[in-house]
Amino acid sequence: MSDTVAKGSEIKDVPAKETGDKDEALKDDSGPGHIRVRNRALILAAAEEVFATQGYRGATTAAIAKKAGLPKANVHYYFGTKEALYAAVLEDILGLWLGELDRLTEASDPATALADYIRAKIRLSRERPLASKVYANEMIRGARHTRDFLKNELRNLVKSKAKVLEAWAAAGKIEPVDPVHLFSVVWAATQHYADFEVQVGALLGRRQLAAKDYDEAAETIVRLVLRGLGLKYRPGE
Amino acid sequence: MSDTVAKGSEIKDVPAKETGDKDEALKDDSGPGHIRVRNRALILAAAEEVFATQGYRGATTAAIAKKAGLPKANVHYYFGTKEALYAAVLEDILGLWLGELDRLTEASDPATALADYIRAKIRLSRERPLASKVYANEMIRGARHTRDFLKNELRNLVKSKAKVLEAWAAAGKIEPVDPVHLFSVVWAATQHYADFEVQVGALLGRRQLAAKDYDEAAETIVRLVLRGLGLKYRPGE
DNA sequence: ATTAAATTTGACCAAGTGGTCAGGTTTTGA
DNA sequence: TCAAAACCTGACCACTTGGTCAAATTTAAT
Repeated sequence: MSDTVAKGSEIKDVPAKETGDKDEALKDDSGPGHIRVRNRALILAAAEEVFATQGYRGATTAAIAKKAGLPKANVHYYFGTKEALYAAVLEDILGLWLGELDRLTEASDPATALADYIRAKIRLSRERPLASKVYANEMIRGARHTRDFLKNELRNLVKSKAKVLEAWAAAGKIEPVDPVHLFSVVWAATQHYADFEVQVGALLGRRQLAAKDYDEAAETIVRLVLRGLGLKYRPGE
Repeated sequence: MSDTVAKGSEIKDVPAKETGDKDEALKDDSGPGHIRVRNRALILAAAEEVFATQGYRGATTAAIAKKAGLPKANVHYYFGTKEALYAAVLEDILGLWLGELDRLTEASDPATALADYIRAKIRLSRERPLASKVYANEMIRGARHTRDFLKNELRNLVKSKAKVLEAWAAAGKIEPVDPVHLFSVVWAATQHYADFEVQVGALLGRRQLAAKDYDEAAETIVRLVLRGLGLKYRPGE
Protein backbone atom coordinates (compact mmCIF):
# COMPACT_ATOMS: atom_id res chain seq x y z
CA MET A 1 0.00 0.00 0.00
CA SER A 2 2.65 2.48 1.02
CA ASP A 3 4.76 1.58 -1.98
CA THR A 4 2.26 2.98 -4.44
CA VAL A 5 2.75 6.40 -2.99
CA ALA A 6 4.88 8.63 -5.20
CA LYS A 7 3.10 8.20 -8.49
CA GLY A 8 2.25 11.67 -9.67
CA SER A 9 5.20 13.17 -7.91
CA GLU A 10 6.57 14.77 -11.06
CA ILE A 11 4.01 17.48 -10.60
CA LYS A 12 4.37 17.86 -6.87
CA ASP A 13 8.12 17.77 -6.52
CA VAL A 14 8.60 21.45 -6.78
CA PRO A 15 11.84 22.99 -5.38
CA ALA A 16 10.09 22.74 -2.00
CA LYS A 17 10.13 26.48 -1.29
CA GLU A 18 11.19 26.12 2.32
CA THR A 19 9.71 28.86 4.42
CA GLY A 20 12.86 30.48 5.72
CA ASP A 21 13.94 31.71 2.33
CA LYS A 22 15.12 35.24 2.80
CA ASP A 23 12.80 37.71 4.40
CA GLU A 24 10.59 36.11 7.06
CA ALA A 25 8.43 39.20 7.21
CA LEU A 26 6.64 38.60 3.91
CA LYS A 27 6.44 34.86 4.18
CA ASP A 28 2.72 34.51 3.61
CA ASP A 29 1.63 37.55 1.72
CA SER A 30 2.89 37.55 -1.82
CA GLY A 31 5.71 36.46 -4.04
CA PRO A 32 6.23 33.18 -5.82
CA GLY A 33 5.13 30.13 -3.93
CA HIS A 34 3.06 32.07 -1.47
CA ILE A 35 0.03 30.00 -2.41
CA ARG A 36 1.92 26.82 -1.68
CA VAL A 37 3.06 28.13 1.68
CA ARG A 38 -0.38 29.32 2.68
CA ASN A 39 -2.22 26.20 1.60
CA ARG A 40 0.27 23.82 3.13
CA ALA A 41 -0.07 25.70 6.40
CA LEU A 42 -3.87 25.58 6.19
CA ILE A 43 -3.82 21.86 5.54
CA LEU A 44 -1.25 21.13 8.24
CA ALA A 45 -3.26 23.00 10.86
CA ALA A 46 -6.46 21.25 9.85
CA ALA A 47 -4.70 17.90 9.80
CA GLU A 48 -3.27 18.42 13.29
CA GLU A 49 -6.74 19.01 14.64
CA VAL A 50 -8.37 16.10 12.86
CA PHE A 51 -5.55 13.66 13.65
CA ALA A 52 -5.61 14.76 17.29
CA THR A 53 -9.33 14.35 17.79
CA GLN A 54 -10.02 11.37 15.52
CA GLY A 55 -6.79 9.38 15.58
CA TYR A 56 -4.82 8.40 12.51
CA ARG A 57 -7.33 6.02 11.06
CA GLY A 58 -10.29 8.12 12.11
CA ALA A 59 -8.98 11.17 10.31
CA THR A 60 -10.29 11.30 6.75
CA THR A 61 -8.69 13.37 4.05
CA ALA A 62 -12.16 14.70 3.30
CA ALA A 63 -12.56 15.98 6.87
CA ILE A 64 -9.12 17.59 6.77
CA ALA A 65 -9.88 19.22 3.43
CA LYS A 66 -13.19 20.55 4.68
CA LYS A 67 -11.61 22.03 7.81
CA ALA A 68 -8.92 23.62 5.68
CA GLY A 69 -11.55 25.03 3.33
CA LEU A 70 -10.15 23.26 0.29
CA PRO A 71 -11.35 20.42 -1.93
CA LYS A 72 -10.03 17.00 -1.06
CA ALA A 73 -8.03 16.67 -4.27
CA ASN A 74 -6.11 19.75 -3.23
CA VAL A 75 -4.90 18.02 -0.08
CA HIS A 76 -3.54 15.20 -2.16
CA TYR A 77 -2.01 17.68 -4.56
CA TYR A 78 0.16 19.13 -1.81
CA PHE A 79 0.91 16.09 0.34
CA GLY A 80 0.37 13.10 -1.90
CA THR A 81 -0.85 10.57 0.61
CA LYS A 82 -2.54 10.67 3.99
CA GLU A 83 0.50 8.98 5.45
CA ALA A 84 2.83 11.65 4.10
CA LEU A 85 0.57 14.34 5.52
CA TYR A 86 0.63 12.62 8.90
CA ALA A 87 4.41 12.45 8.73
CA ALA A 88 4.53 16.17 7.97
CA VAL A 89 2.31 16.93 10.98
CA LEU A 90 4.53 14.82 13.23
CA GLU A 91 7.64 16.52 11.88
CA ASP A 92 6.22 19.87 12.90
CA ILE A 93 5.48 18.58 16.38
CA LEU A 94 8.79 16.89 17.10
CA GLY A 95 10.54 20.22 16.78
CA LEU A 96 8.44 21.58 19.62
CA TRP A 97 9.43 18.77 21.94
CA LEU A 98 13.15 19.25 21.53
CA GLY A 99 13.12 23.00 21.80
CA GLU A 100 12.56 23.71 25.45
CA LEU A 101 15.31 21.50 26.82
CA ASP A 102 17.91 24.18 26.08
CA ARG A 103 17.27 25.66 29.52
CA LEU A 104 18.99 22.74 31.22
CA THR A 105 22.70 23.50 31.11
CA GLU A 106 25.44 22.63 33.56
CA ALA A 107 26.06 26.28 34.27
CA SER A 108 22.47 27.14 35.15
CA ASP A 109 20.95 26.91 38.59
CA PRO A 110 19.15 23.56 38.94
CA ALA A 111 16.07 24.84 40.73
CA THR A 112 15.54 27.75 38.36
CA ALA A 113 16.27 25.77 35.21
CA LEU A 114 14.02 22.85 36.14
CA ALA A 115 11.19 25.09 37.27
CA ASP A 116 11.42 27.13 34.07
CA TYR A 117 11.44 23.98 31.97
CA ILE A 118 8.38 22.53 33.68
CA ARG A 119 6.49 25.79 33.33
CA ALA A 120 7.42 25.98 29.66
CA LYS A 121 6.16 22.46 29.09
CA ILE A 122 2.87 23.27 30.80
CA ARG A 123 2.57 26.38 28.66
CA LEU A 124 3.03 24.18 25.60
CA SER A 125 0.30 21.83 26.81
CA ARG A 126 -1.99 24.81 27.10
CA GLU A 127 -1.09 26.44 23.81
CA ARG A 128 -0.66 23.38 21.62
CA PRO A 129 -2.85 20.64 23.11
CA LEU A 130 -3.58 19.23 19.67
CA ALA A 131 0.09 18.69 18.95
CA SER A 132 0.45 16.87 22.24
CA LYS A 133 -2.52 14.66 21.43
CA VAL A 134 -1.20 13.70 18.03
CA TYR A 135 2.11 12.79 19.62
CA ALA A 136 0.45 10.79 22.39
CA ASN A 137 -1.60 8.92 19.83
CA GLU A 138 1.55 8.12 17.90
CA MET A 139 3.26 6.74 21.01
CA ILE A 140 0.25 4.67 22.06
CA ARG A 141 0.09 3.08 18.63
CA GLY A 142 3.73 2.04 18.90
CA ALA A 143 5.59 4.99 17.37
CA ARG A 144 5.57 3.44 13.91
CA HIS A 145 6.49 6.73 12.26
CA THR A 146 8.71 8.00 15.05
CA ARG A 147 10.86 5.10 16.16
CA ASP A 148 14.01 6.50 14.58
CA PHE A 149 13.44 9.87 16.19
CA LEU A 150 13.07 8.22 19.60
CA LYS A 151 16.13 6.02 19.26
CA ASN A 152 18.36 8.72 17.83
CA GLU A 153 17.54 12.38 18.35
CA LEU A 154 15.51 12.04 21.54
CA ARG A 155 17.74 9.43 23.13
CA ASN A 156 20.88 11.45 22.42
CA LEU A 157 19.29 14.57 23.77
CA VAL A 158 18.33 12.80 26.98
CA LYS A 159 21.83 11.39 27.23
CA SER A 160 23.32 14.86 26.98
CA LYS A 161 20.89 16.19 29.57
CA ALA A 162 21.71 13.22 31.77
CA LYS A 163 25.27 14.56 31.85
CA VAL A 164 23.95 17.87 33.13
CA LEU A 165 22.08 16.11 35.93
CA GLU A 166 25.17 14.09 36.80
CA ALA A 167 27.29 17.21 36.89
CA TRP A 168 24.79 18.89 39.18
CA ALA A 169 24.80 15.83 41.41
CA ALA A 170 28.59 15.62 41.44
CA ALA A 171 28.73 19.25 42.51
CA GLY A 172 26.34 18.47 45.35
CA LYS A 173 23.66 20.73 43.89
CA ILE A 174 21.02 17.99 43.56
CA GLU A 175 20.66 14.40 44.69
CA PRO A 176 21.41 11.74 42.07
CA VAL A 177 18.46 10.61 39.97
CA ASP A 178 17.84 8.38 36.99
CA PRO A 179 17.47 10.92 34.18
CA VAL A 180 15.16 8.81 32.03
CA HIS A 181 12.69 8.36 34.85
CA LEU A 182 12.92 12.00 35.85
CA PHE A 183 12.18 13.19 32.33
CA SER A 184 9.46 10.58 31.96
CA VAL A 185 7.68 11.86 35.03
CA VAL A 186 8.02 15.49 33.98
CA TRP A 187 6.82 14.82 30.46
CA ALA A 188 3.99 12.61 31.62
CA ALA A 189 2.79 15.10 34.18
CA THR A 190 2.96 18.13 31.93
CA GLN A 191 1.54 16.53 28.80
CA HIS A 192 -1.26 15.04 30.87
CA TYR A 193 -2.81 18.51 31.00
CA ALA A 194 -3.14 18.46 27.23
CA ASP A 195 -3.93 14.81 26.55
CA PHE A 196 -6.25 14.25 29.53
CA GLU A 197 -7.58 17.80 29.56
CA VAL A 198 -11.16 16.55 29.61
CA GLN A 199 -10.50 14.34 32.65
CA VAL A 200 -8.80 17.07 34.65
CA GLY A 201 -11.60 19.42 33.68
CA ALA A 202 -14.22 16.97 34.90
CA LEU A 203 -12.42 16.52 38.22
CA LEU A 204 -12.17 20.28 38.70
CA GLY A 205 -15.80 20.74 37.68
CA ARG A 206 -14.99 22.88 34.67
CA ARG A 207 -15.75 22.56 31.00
CA GLN A 208 -12.38 24.06 30.12
CA LEU A 209 -9.24 24.48 32.15
CA ALA A 210 -8.50 28.04 33.21
CA ALA A 211 -5.14 29.78 33.24
CA LYS A 212 -5.09 29.36 37.00
CA ASP A 213 -5.44 25.59 36.66
CA TYR A 214 -2.39 25.35 34.44
CA ASP A 215 -0.44 27.56 36.84
CA GLU A 216 -1.39 25.44 39.83
CA ALA A 217 -0.54 22.30 37.92
CA ALA A 218 2.88 23.68 37.09
CA GLU A 219 3.53 24.67 40.69
CA THR A 220 2.50 21.24 41.93
CA ILE A 221 4.85 19.52 39.52
CA VAL A 222 7.70 21.96 40.25
CA ARG A 223 7.22 21.37 43.95
CA LEU A 224 7.38 17.59 43.65
CA VAL A 225 10.38 17.61 41.33
CA LEU A 226 12.46 20.16 43.25
CA ARG A 227 11.76 18.56 46.61
CA GLY A 228 12.34 15.14 45.13
CA LEU A 229 15.83 16.22 44.11
CA GLY A 230 16.56 17.69 47.55
CA LEU A 231 16.05 21.29 46.47
CA LYS A 232 14.12 23.96 48.28
CA TYR A 233 10.74 25.04 47.00
CA ARG A 234 8.82 27.97 48.40
CA PRO A 235 5.19 28.19 47.21
CA GLY A 236 5.39 31.96 46.86
CA GLU A 237 8.40 31.96 44.59
CA MET B 1 -26.30 5.89 12.98
CA SER B 2 -26.29 4.87 16.62
CA ASP B 3 -30.07 4.78 16.63
CA THR B 4 -30.19 1.88 14.22
CA VAL B 5 -28.41 -0.27 16.73
CA ALA B 6 -30.78 -2.61 18.54
CA LYS B 7 -32.53 -4.18 15.59
CA GLY B 8 -32.13 -7.88 16.06
CA SER B 9 -31.97 -7.56 19.79
CA GLU B 10 -34.81 -10.02 20.35
CA ILE B 11 -32.32 -12.76 19.72
CA LYS B 12 -29.43 -11.29 21.65
CA ASP B 13 -31.24 -10.12 24.73
CA VAL B 14 -30.78 -13.27 26.68
CA PRO B 15 -31.02 -13.08 30.52
CA ALA B 16 -27.44 -11.79 30.35
CA LYS B 17 -25.94 -14.66 32.37
CA GLU B 18 -23.71 -12.47 34.48
CA THR B 19 -20.52 -14.28 35.38
CA GLY B 20 -20.76 -14.19 39.13
CA ASP B 21 -23.76 -16.48 39.27
CA LYS B 22 -23.15 -19.03 41.99
CA ASP B 23 -19.99 -21.09 41.82
CA GLU B 24 -17.09 -19.10 40.36
CA ALA B 25 -15.04 -22.24 39.97
CA LEU B 26 -16.91 -23.60 36.97
CA LYS B 27 -17.59 -20.31 35.30
CA ASP B 28 -16.17 -21.19 31.91
CA ASP B 29 -16.29 -24.94 31.60
CA SER B 30 -19.79 -26.21 31.14
CA GLY B 31 -23.41 -25.59 31.93
CA PRO B 32 -25.91 -23.40 30.17
CA GLY B 33 -24.54 -20.17 28.81
CA HIS B 34 -20.95 -21.30 29.01
CA ILE B 35 -20.55 -20.68 25.31
CA ARG B 36 -21.77 -17.13 25.70
CA VAL B 37 -19.41 -16.48 28.58
CA ARG B 38 -16.42 -17.94 26.80
CA ASN B 39 -17.02 -16.20 23.49
CA ARG B 40 -17.76 -12.84 25.04
CA ALA B 41 -14.49 -13.08 26.96
CA LEU B 42 -12.58 -14.06 23.82
CA ILE B 43 -14.05 -11.14 21.91
CA LEU B 44 -13.49 -8.64 24.72
CA ALA B 45 -9.84 -9.60 25.05
CA ALA B 46 -9.30 -9.38 21.32
CA ALA B 47 -11.14 -6.06 21.17
CA GLU B 48 -9.03 -4.57 23.96
CA GLU B 49 -5.89 -5.37 22.04
CA VAL B 50 -7.12 -4.10 18.70
CA PHE B 51 -8.67 -0.93 20.13
CA ALA B 52 -5.46 -0.24 22.08
CA THR B 53 -3.11 -0.63 19.15
CA GLN B 54 -5.28 0.70 16.32
CA GLY B 55 -7.52 3.27 17.98
CA TYR B 56 -11.30 3.23 17.84
CA ARG B 57 -11.66 3.95 14.16
CA GLY B 58 -8.65 1.86 13.23
CA ALA B 59 -10.04 -1.20 14.92
CA THR B 60 -12.11 -3.25 12.49
CA THR B 61 -14.62 -5.81 13.59
CA ALA B 62 -12.97 -8.18 11.14
CA ALA B 63 -9.60 -7.81 12.88
CA ILE B 64 -11.19 -8.31 16.28
CA ALA B 65 -13.01 -11.40 15.07
CA LYS B 66 -9.86 -12.85 13.56
CA LYS B 67 -7.89 -12.31 16.76
CA ALA B 68 -10.70 -13.91 18.73
CA GLY B 69 -10.77 -16.85 16.32
CA LEU B 70 -14.40 -16.33 15.36
CA PRO B 71 -16.19 -15.20 12.22
CA LYS B 72 -17.07 -11.54 12.08
CA ALA B 73 -20.81 -12.14 12.17
CA ASN B 74 -20.31 -13.83 15.52
CA VAL B 75 -18.87 -10.64 16.99
CA HIS B 76 -21.99 -8.78 15.95
CA TYR B 77 -24.13 -11.55 17.29
CA TYR B 78 -22.77 -11.04 20.80
CA PHE B 79 -22.22 -7.29 20.91
CA GLY B 80 -24.46 -5.85 18.22
CA THR B 81 -22.39 -2.90 17.11
CA LYS B 82 -18.75 -1.93 17.22
CA GLU B 83 -19.68 0.96 19.47
CA ALA B 84 -21.40 -1.34 21.97
CA LEU B 85 -18.35 -3.58 21.97
CA TYR B 86 -16.13 -0.58 22.62
CA ALA B 87 -18.39 0.47 25.48
CA ALA B 88 -18.12 -3.03 26.96
CA VAL B 89 -14.33 -2.90 26.76
CA LEU B 90 -14.29 0.49 28.48
CA GLU B 91 -16.66 -0.76 31.18
CA ASP B 92 -14.21 -3.53 31.99
CA ILE B 93 -11.37 -1.04 32.24
CA LEU B 94 -13.05 1.59 34.37
CA GLY B 95 -13.42 -0.92 37.17
CA LEU B 96 -9.65 -1.35 37.26
CA TRP B 97 -9.10 2.37 37.70
CA LEU B 98 -11.34 2.75 40.71
CA GLY B 99 -10.14 -0.33 42.51
CA GLU B 100 -6.75 0.58 43.88
CA LEU B 101 -7.74 3.80 45.61
CA ASP B 102 -9.08 1.86 48.60
CA ARG B 103 -5.63 2.01 50.15
CA LEU B 104 -5.96 5.71 50.87
CA THR B 105 -7.90 5.97 54.12
CA GLU B 106 -7.70 8.53 56.88
CA ALA B 107 -6.53 5.91 59.35
CA SER B 108 -3.64 4.66 57.24
CA ASP B 109 -0.12 6.04 57.30
CA PRO B 110 0.27 8.58 54.48
CA ALA B 111 3.73 7.52 53.34
CA THR B 112 2.88 3.83 53.30
CA ALA B 113 -0.52 4.25 51.72
CA LEU B 114 0.69 6.58 48.97
CA ALA B 115 3.73 4.44 48.19
CA ASP B 116 1.60 1.33 48.03
CA TYR B 117 -0.89 3.04 45.76
CA ILE B 118 1.77 4.26 43.36
CA ARG B 119 3.39 0.85 43.22
CA ALA B 120 0.02 -0.76 42.57
CA LYS B 121 -0.65 1.66 39.71
CA ILE B 122 2.73 0.90 38.17
CA ARG B 123 1.99 -2.80 38.47
CA LEU B 124 -1.25 -2.20 36.62
CA SER B 125 0.62 -0.36 33.85
CA ARG B 126 2.88 -3.35 33.52
CA GLU B 127 0.20 -6.02 33.65
CA ARG B 128 -2.56 -4.31 31.70
CA PRO B 129 -0.89 -1.87 29.30
CA LEU B 130 -3.57 -2.44 26.69
CA ALA B 131 -6.31 -1.36 29.06
CA SER B 132 -4.37 1.80 29.85
CA LYS B 133 -3.93 2.54 26.17
CA VAL B 134 -7.59 2.15 25.39
CA TYR B 135 -8.41 4.51 28.24
CA ALA B 136 -5.81 7.05 27.14
CA ASN B 137 -7.18 6.94 23.62
CA GLU B 138 -10.65 7.55 24.96
CA MET B 139 -9.49 10.60 26.95
CA ILE B 140 -7.53 12.06 24.05
CA ARG B 141 -10.56 11.80 21.81
CA GLY B 142 -12.62 13.74 24.32
CA ALA B 143 -14.12 11.02 26.53
CA ARG B 144 -17.26 10.77 24.40
CA HIS B 145 -18.22 7.44 25.97
CA THR B 146 -16.90 8.20 29.44
CA ARG B 147 -17.95 11.74 30.27
CA ASP B 148 -20.59 10.63 32.76
CA PHE B 149 -18.13 8.35 34.50
CA LEU B 150 -15.65 11.20 34.83
CA LYS B 151 -18.17 13.71 36.11
CA ASN B 152 -19.85 11.33 38.54
CA GLU B 153 -18.03 8.25 39.78
CA LEU B 154 -14.49 9.49 39.30
CA ARG B 155 -15.13 13.01 40.52
CA ASN B 156 -16.90 11.78 43.63
CA LEU B 157 -14.15 9.33 44.36
CA VAL B 158 -11.53 12.06 44.08
CA LYS B 159 -13.63 14.27 46.31
CA SER B 160 -13.76 11.59 48.98
CA LYS B 161 -10.03 11.01 48.71
CA ALA B 162 -9.49 14.75 48.89
CA LYS B 163 -11.05 14.58 52.35
CA VAL B 164 -8.46 12.01 53.34
CA LEU B 165 -5.65 14.29 52.17
CA GLU B 166 -7.20 17.21 54.06
CA ALA B 167 -7.48 15.14 57.20
CA TRP B 168 -3.84 14.12 56.90
CA ALA B 169 -2.88 17.74 56.41
CA ALA B 170 -5.00 18.91 59.34
CA ALA B 171 -3.28 16.35 61.54
CA GLY B 172 0.10 17.70 60.43
CA LYS B 173 1.01 14.43 58.74
CA ILE B 174 1.47 15.92 55.28
CA GLU B 175 1.64 19.39 53.80
CA PRO B 176 -1.54 20.65 52.13
CA VAL B 177 -1.87 19.89 48.43
CA ASP B 178 -4.46 20.27 45.73
CA PRO B 179 -5.83 16.73 45.46
CA VAL B 180 -6.81 16.95 41.80
CA HIS B 181 -3.32 17.97 40.76
CA LEU B 182 -1.72 15.40 43.03
CA PHE B 183 -3.80 12.59 41.56
CA SER B 184 -3.26 13.93 38.06
CA VAL B 185 0.49 13.78 38.48
CA VAL B 186 0.41 10.30 39.98
CA TRP B 187 -1.90 8.95 37.29
CA ALA B 188 0.01 10.64 34.51
CA ALA B 189 3.36 9.37 35.73
CA THR B 190 2.25 5.80 36.34
CA GLN B 191 0.13 5.38 33.21
CA HIS B 192 2.95 6.87 31.15
CA TYR B 193 4.80 3.57 31.57
CA ALA B 194 1.98 1.80 29.76
CA ASP B 195 0.95 4.39 27.18
CA PHE B 196 4.44 5.63 26.29
CA GLU B 197 6.13 2.27 26.87
CA VAL B 198 7.81 2.45 23.48
CA GLN B 199 9.28 5.89 24.23
CA VAL B 200 10.63 4.92 27.63
CA GLY B 201 12.04 1.75 26.09
CA ALA B 202 13.81 3.73 23.38
CA LEU B 203 15.32 6.09 25.96
CA LEU B 204 16.53 3.17 28.05
CA GLY B 205 17.86 1.37 24.97
CA ARG B 206 15.58 -1.63 25.38
CA ARG B 207 13.01 -3.22 23.15
CA GLN B 208 10.83 -4.03 26.15
CA LEU B 209 10.81 -2.64 29.64
CA ALA B 210 12.15 -5.01 32.30
CA ALA B 211 10.77 -5.61 35.78
CA LYS B 212 13.63 -3.53 37.13
CA ASP B 213 12.57 -0.56 35.00
CA TYR B 214 9.06 -0.58 36.43
CA ASP B 215 10.45 -0.86 39.95
CA GLU B 216 12.81 2.07 39.42
CA ALA B 217 10.00 4.09 37.88
CA ALA B 218 7.82 3.42 40.90
CA GLU B 219 10.57 4.39 43.31
CA THR B 220 11.24 7.62 41.43
CA ILE B 221 7.59 8.57 41.54
CA VAL B 222 7.21 7.58 45.19
CA ARG B 223 10.27 9.64 46.05
CA LEU B 224 8.96 12.77 44.32
CA VAL B 225 5.48 12.47 45.78
CA LEU B 226 6.50 11.73 49.36
CA ARG B 227 9.15 14.44 49.44
CA GLY B 228 6.76 16.81 47.73
CA LEU B 229 4.31 16.33 50.58
CA GLY B 230 7.01 16.85 53.20
CA LEU B 231 7.36 13.16 54.01
CA LYS B 232 10.57 11.23 54.44
CA TYR B 233 11.70 8.84 51.73
CA ARG B 234 14.64 6.52 52.09
CA PRO B 235 15.77 4.87 48.82
CA GLY B 236 16.37 1.54 50.54
CA GLU B 237 12.90 1.23 51.99
C1' DA C 1 -36.96 -37.90 21.92
C1' DT C 2 -38.57 -33.58 20.88
C1' DT C 3 -38.74 -28.97 20.47
C1' DA C 4 -37.54 -24.35 21.48
C1' DA C 5 -33.70 -21.48 22.21
C1' DA C 6 -29.14 -20.36 21.31
C1' DT C 7 -25.35 -20.26 18.25
C1' DT C 8 -22.90 -20.28 13.82
C1' DT C 9 -21.65 -18.46 9.36
C1' DG C 10 -21.19 -17.42 4.32
C1' DA C 11 -22.97 -14.22 1.42
C1' DC C 12 -24.39 -9.89 0.80
C1' DC C 13 -24.94 -4.61 0.87
C1' DA C 14 -24.87 0.50 1.30
C1' DA C 15 -21.85 3.92 2.74
C1' DG C 16 -17.64 5.45 2.97
C1' DT C 17 -12.40 5.56 2.01
C1' DG C 18 -7.82 7.01 -0.02
C1' DG C 19 -6.34 8.05 -4.13
C1' DT C 20 -6.32 9.36 -9.36
C1' DC C 21 -6.81 12.12 -13.34
C1' DA C 22 -7.99 14.99 -17.18
C1' DG C 23 -8.89 19.28 -18.34
C1' DG C 24 -9.27 23.64 -16.70
C1' DT C 25 -7.63 28.38 -14.51
C1' DT C 26 -4.22 31.30 -12.43
C1' DT C 27 0.52 32.81 -11.48
C1' DT C 28 5.14 33.57 -12.77
C1' DG C 29 9.15 34.95 -15.22
C1' DA C 30 11.26 36.63 -19.43
C1' DT D 1 2.77 39.56 -24.25
C1' DC D 2 3.09 34.85 -23.89
C1' DA D 3 4.40 30.32 -22.81
C1' DA D 4 5.63 27.45 -19.00
C1' DA D 5 4.89 26.27 -14.41
C1' DA D 6 1.96 25.99 -10.69
C1' DC D 7 -2.46 25.35 -9.03
C1' DC D 8 -7.37 23.78 -8.91
C1' DT D 9 -11.18 20.45 -8.75
C1' DG D 10 -15.39 17.61 -10.18
C1' DA D 11 -15.87 13.16 -11.36
C1' DC D 12 -14.46 8.84 -10.89
C1' DC D 13 -12.69 4.12 -9.03
C1' DA D 14 -11.23 0.04 -6.48
C1' DC D 15 -11.41 -1.37 -2.03
C1' DT D 16 -12.74 -1.53 2.85
C1' DT D 17 -16.04 -1.16 6.43
C1' DG D 18 -19.86 -2.00 9.79
C1' DG D 19 -23.73 -4.26 9.69
C1' DT D 20 -27.60 -7.66 8.08
C1' DC D 21 -29.84 -11.91 7.18
C1' DA D 22 -31.55 -16.40 6.22
C1' DA D 23 -30.58 -20.92 6.58
C1' DA D 24 -28.15 -24.43 9.07
C1' DT D 25 -26.25 -26.52 13.29
C1' DT D 26 -25.76 -27.17 18.15
C1' DT D 27 -27.34 -26.96 22.94
C1' DA D 28 -30.83 -27.01 26.67
C1' DA D 29 -34.75 -28.40 28.99
C1' DT D 30 -38.84 -31.22 29.43
